[in-house]
Amino acid sequence: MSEPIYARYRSAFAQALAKALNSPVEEVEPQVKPAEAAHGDLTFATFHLAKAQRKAPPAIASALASSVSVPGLEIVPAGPYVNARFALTPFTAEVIDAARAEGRSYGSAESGRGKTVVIDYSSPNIAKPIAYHHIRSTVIGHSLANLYRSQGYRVEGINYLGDWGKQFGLVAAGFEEYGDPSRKGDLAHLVEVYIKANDRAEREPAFDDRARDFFRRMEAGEAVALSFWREVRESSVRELEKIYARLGVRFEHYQGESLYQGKTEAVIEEIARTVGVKQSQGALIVDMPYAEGEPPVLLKKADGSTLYATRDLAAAIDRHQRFGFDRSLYVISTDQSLHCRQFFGVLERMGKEWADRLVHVNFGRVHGMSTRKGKIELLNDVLDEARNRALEKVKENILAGRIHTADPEGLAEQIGVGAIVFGDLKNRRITDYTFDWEDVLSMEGHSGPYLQYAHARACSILEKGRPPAGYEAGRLTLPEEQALVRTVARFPIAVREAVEQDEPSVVARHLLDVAAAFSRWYTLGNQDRSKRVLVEEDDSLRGARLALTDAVRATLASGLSLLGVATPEEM
RNA sequence: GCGCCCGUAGCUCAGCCGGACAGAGCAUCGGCCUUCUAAGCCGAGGGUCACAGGUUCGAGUCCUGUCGGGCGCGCCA
Repeated sequence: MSEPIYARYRSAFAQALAKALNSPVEEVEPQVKPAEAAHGDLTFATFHLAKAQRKAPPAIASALASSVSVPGLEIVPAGPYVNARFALTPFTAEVIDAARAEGRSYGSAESGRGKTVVIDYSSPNIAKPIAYHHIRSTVIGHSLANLYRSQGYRVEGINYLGDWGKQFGLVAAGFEEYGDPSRKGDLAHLVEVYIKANDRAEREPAFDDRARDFFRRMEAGEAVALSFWREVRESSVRELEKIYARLGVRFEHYQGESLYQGKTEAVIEEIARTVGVKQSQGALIVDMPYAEGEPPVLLKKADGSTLYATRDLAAAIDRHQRFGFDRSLYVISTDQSLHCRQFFGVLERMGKEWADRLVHVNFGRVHGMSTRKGKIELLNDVLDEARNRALEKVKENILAGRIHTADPEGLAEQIGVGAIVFGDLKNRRITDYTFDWEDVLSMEGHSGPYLQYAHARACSILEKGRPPAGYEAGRLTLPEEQALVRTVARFPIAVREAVEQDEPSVVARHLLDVAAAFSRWYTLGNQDRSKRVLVEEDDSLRGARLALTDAVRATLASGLSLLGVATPEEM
């Protein structure tokens, strides 16, 4: 909750340097950087001072090092650098105590206290299946919601369902041709129908017109059309909720595009008043482009029905009125960058001073999937396969007597889903990837199960020995122990960066470092019993190691929770 | 054609606001179950950081151009 230990030392070092240099700390602080492990923990390069001081960098560094002193830091010059290393004490105890005190919320902060963030995520088009690639917006948005919440923000997560638009016309027209009336509530069947209808509409303009007309009738409020829409929407939402339950995702709001039917007229009128609108080729467009050389924003089709840009504008205005957000995130695929720039731009031209609080949190595409062509993997199927694979290993471990769970299926679900979720979050958002079964189901190396396993091992050790009330952190002198303490210390920094960049992968990557450092450490005990956590005949050492193990458990549990990955205690 | 994004080991990707020798996982090869659970650990090989200029004391990182790839560019969302 307080400032991260790591950041505290960094800023103390920066202040001492600033004082010695007689420069403002704001200038020095950005120059203090994390050092490579071999050189220490923090480093300050002196090259840029050489010209002003008319001295060689190494001379500056060594003079500086001898005039700077910070309690808890060992400061030494190394060529042109001034390096600082955290002393064994009190640093080790400070880090371990902080992690243990905060437990599963280690890394939380107050920077968002009193602020509100709206996060639009998942937001699938319904009447289409929830396919594997919908995982991206869903898990990225979910993790961002957790991350912002951890920094004290009030989070309003919105599932902005694509529940209004021509796709319903396609399903309706398709249903008349290919549908089985007894399966109107069967989403899988509707998907087949959608794919056929879409294919036909591309080849046959008359069929496309039928779809378009059906949507026009929906907007006109025709009872028959709306009743079909309602039925499809409800069965879709039911299916979606099963998936969300598996992923542990809960939205503050389900507010789809349909909510804004009937509210678009007022928005169009406001645009007309502030920016201006005009007819173009029968359609209604924003008069002034939102930017030079870019295409216009369409508000209404020639037949008078609305487009999603219109509804997005209405939704943005509505959200601002209701939540008064400080930030409003749109977790949407990068292929909609233009659309986002456009409707953000229109809001700005309308004079909405809050338009610059809207952020397109874009992410790369999953290749090898197209709903239109029917080449898709359903998310449910992928999760099932992951669970099944995990279950084999769970059964194996039960048979070998390594674990004793009463609920193998539930455990396998946690592991399988964790693999899929983490597999998506470990890469930077913007990265594209091609769907590959082996890849998404991977449970070794840099994977969710790898992290869960490290966490489970920590739990298992702590089951066999409880950390004592007091312990001597100074006993943790192994290089592997010190390396581990440092990764634990940096965790809160990673959380903060993840929020600053709207990038959950920063936390994901850092957790891999924590788990790797922990695995390396506890594996030492395989060969050398004196390096076990539960070392015999040295209560003081064992106590310190247990405390460190507990800090690691807290770090992994916190990080995995922030990512939306389960933290089983054995596996 | 115009706009946005990307181009780092065989494959998938990290690389912070430019700074000390370019890292990890997978795959390959070789070790470690007399293990606090081997979903683990250790070691080896493997890279002109697409290419060419520029800025800088210093560029994988910033700027320009070229090439290659992805996406987008009016009545789908």
